[in-house]
Amino acid sequence: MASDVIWPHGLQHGGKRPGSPTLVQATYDSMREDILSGRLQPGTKLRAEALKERYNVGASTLREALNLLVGEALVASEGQKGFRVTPMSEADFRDIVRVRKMLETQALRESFELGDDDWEAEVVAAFHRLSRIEERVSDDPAGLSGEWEERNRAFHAALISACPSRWLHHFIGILFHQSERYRRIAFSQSQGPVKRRDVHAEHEAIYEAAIARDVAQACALTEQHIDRTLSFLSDGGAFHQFGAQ
Amino acid sequence: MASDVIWPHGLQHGGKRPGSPTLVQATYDSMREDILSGRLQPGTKLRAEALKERYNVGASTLREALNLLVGEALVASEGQKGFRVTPMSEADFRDIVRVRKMLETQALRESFELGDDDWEAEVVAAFHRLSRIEERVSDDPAGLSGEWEERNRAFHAALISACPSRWLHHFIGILFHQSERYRRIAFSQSQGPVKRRDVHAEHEAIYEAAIARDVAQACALTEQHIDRTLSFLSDGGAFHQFGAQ
DNA sequence: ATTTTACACTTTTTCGATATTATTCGGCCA
DNA sequence: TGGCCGAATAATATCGAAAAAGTGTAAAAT
Repeated sequence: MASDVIWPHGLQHGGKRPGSPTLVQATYDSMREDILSGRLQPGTKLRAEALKERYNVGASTLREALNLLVGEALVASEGQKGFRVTPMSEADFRDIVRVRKMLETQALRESFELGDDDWEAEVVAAFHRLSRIEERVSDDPAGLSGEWEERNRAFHAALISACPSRWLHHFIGILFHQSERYRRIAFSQSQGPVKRRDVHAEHEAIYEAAIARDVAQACALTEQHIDRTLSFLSDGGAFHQFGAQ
Repeated sequence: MASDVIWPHGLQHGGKRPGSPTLVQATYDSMREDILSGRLQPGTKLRAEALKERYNVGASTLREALNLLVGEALVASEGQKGFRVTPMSEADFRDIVRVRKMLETQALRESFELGDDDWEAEVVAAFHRLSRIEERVSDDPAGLSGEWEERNRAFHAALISACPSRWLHHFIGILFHQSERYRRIAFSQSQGPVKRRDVHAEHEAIYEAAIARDVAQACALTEQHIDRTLSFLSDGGAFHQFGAQ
């Protein structure tokens, strides 16, 4: 049956695939987390020997994981010259933001149109979970950020979960991870006091528009929400680091 | 530099990547062609031994190619139970068509806005090449179809080539290949006299709208063009084969 | 008759070694 | 000095075999 198809990337499930305790998968997951977090910096050459040791795997297992990451554009393969972490640039991020706005608002429209009571309940639950951690996140930003990432992802996933388009979910998932990389790397490397941004208020506004089924409002707010990540990083001067490679 | 990044999939270059005469690439290309053409049927289990022999490669080379295809969603990986050719379904194709229309019209808008004289010249050239083969294609449909595929792809690529969004190109490329699989498989397996469809007229109309820089018209025609593939396959009863697996 | 268990067999996954290709470095010549 | 060729070195790409996991069958037990 077609519904059994395993989709390579997506926003539904949080990283782990249904049944796949293979070494390749584990390596892929660790490596992706290392790239997203910036532990493996943009543009870094990925030498086989070093990575084999780092992840405790053999040569082909490693390369398989690498090739999976190529599909998500987190790693670039360069002919016979090995792999490297996909470089980042301001232009790339602007592009991601533009396309992401388009896809996510479309998914939102379809989701609002088709979402039933169960969908609404999911959204309520996801927003609740996110709110709870956003109350506490100012106390312990470092310790809770991993969990916040997850609940933030879950909230955005819930909003569009009633959209039936597999392909929209697929592409949105890819772009979401890309954005996450920019956000996390820029955030961790920004020095000095960071101008606070009331993300929770933005989430709340989107949430209320969702419950009211106000499509236009929800789309507008979502676009702002995505845009603000860009101007936030841009204003914070986070893009300087991407100049040289 | 960011512009040196190699994008895994896309509509620009026709299959072959810049400099990559690696075995993995060759295997990936052959295998993709086999899937697109239907020689490897949807849902088929991909057994390592058989494929090693078929493509004359070792186990890890094969798996690397397989993992690359997973990124394009032409192959699905199932836990520890191997790989299989991604199944097809009418619902999936409808989804592809919907999303493709959205992305391609957006790319068209951006391309029209930014395209200069060089872009126009490219479009003219690509249309000319396509027209020439479409004149001859009724004589020898089988022999020329490969070349037609290529020129058709090139024409559509030229239309949107002035759109600067890498990500749009990336996603459009994936969906284009997916559509191609549906079209080719449905077409090759449809029996009996096929209702002829004047594809050339559709291309010509789009071409003229492009030269006139009539965005609205070009988008509308492109949507029709993409839609017609769907209704063409649907009317031809080509979807029956996707019921059972 | 149905479920359970054990076993043999098939297929996938993983590893380490080898072959191939890039890169670096030093000497040579203009 | 500066550029170019070729050997030495380093890194990647590929292979084939060993290990792990899944699958099916048939006898034993309920």
